[in-house]
Amino acid sequence: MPELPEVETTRRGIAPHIGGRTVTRVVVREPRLRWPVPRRLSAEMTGQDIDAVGRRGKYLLLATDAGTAILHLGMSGSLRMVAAATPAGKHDHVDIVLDNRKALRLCDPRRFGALLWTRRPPEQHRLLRDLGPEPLGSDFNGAYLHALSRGRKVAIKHFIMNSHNVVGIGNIYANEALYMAGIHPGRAAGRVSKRKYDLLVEVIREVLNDAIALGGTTLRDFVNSDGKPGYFRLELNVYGKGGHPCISCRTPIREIRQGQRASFYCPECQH
DNA sequence: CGAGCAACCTGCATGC
DNA sequence: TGCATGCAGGTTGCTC
Repeated sequence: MPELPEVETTRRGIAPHIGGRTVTRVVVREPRLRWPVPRRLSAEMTGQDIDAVGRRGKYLLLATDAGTAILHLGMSGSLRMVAAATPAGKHDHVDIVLDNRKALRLCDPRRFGALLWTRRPPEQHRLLRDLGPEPLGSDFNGAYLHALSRGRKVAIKHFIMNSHNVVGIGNIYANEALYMAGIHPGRAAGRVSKRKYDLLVEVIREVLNDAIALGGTTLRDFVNSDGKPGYFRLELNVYGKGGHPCISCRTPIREIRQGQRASFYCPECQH
């Protein structure tokens, strides 16, 4: 599912439709997600104006004066704007109904997503409290990653996918960024040079920004708030391309497992 | 600290 | 056609 570009695509898609509107009702059809949708969500949100649609890592934040809805799309979640009267499908968990007869509809077949509510500043919530910097922000840079990784034996791919170190980089973009930077995904994080970290940060920004510009990556079921897929899949160099020739040197892309996740890399270009 | 795995779920592709 | 298997964009939390 969604990594940062898909979540940001979703945020940009829904913000103009829900920002400034008033919630008239919240319909929870199926509260079972990663954690149950809180019973009090409807009472807390109804009547509130949505002041802002923010994002922290892969979490979407719907801010109101009374509190903030914290929304995560998990592996298979998507948000769409629908006419409030549109019949719900099988995996449509929640509708946040607005004062213009439209609704923000959360669909999540695999139920790895979440919809929570907090009255406190969301950055204090336990899910957000310990998150690392935003990859597109200025406090994410080569010096930061280099300093953080000294002495660490963990594989660089795990290191950049760990949200304590930096948020928003999932399996697709981790593979792509390491390919672009010429770093082997299994290399120990503590054995990557400052120069390579500078380059890695640069290509992470590039790949995320390019993916956002194309509406994210649709492998199977990601759709934006209009129900349309993202087109960054066409730009992928290594992810899902085991056996295909490297676009740079023609060596077949190798597929390995790191943990339980697939990694793809060029054995000639990445060290 | 780090490696590994189990958990939370459904859907789809593949192979027999 | 049916059934079993394995895999998928994420994250938490446990054990060793």
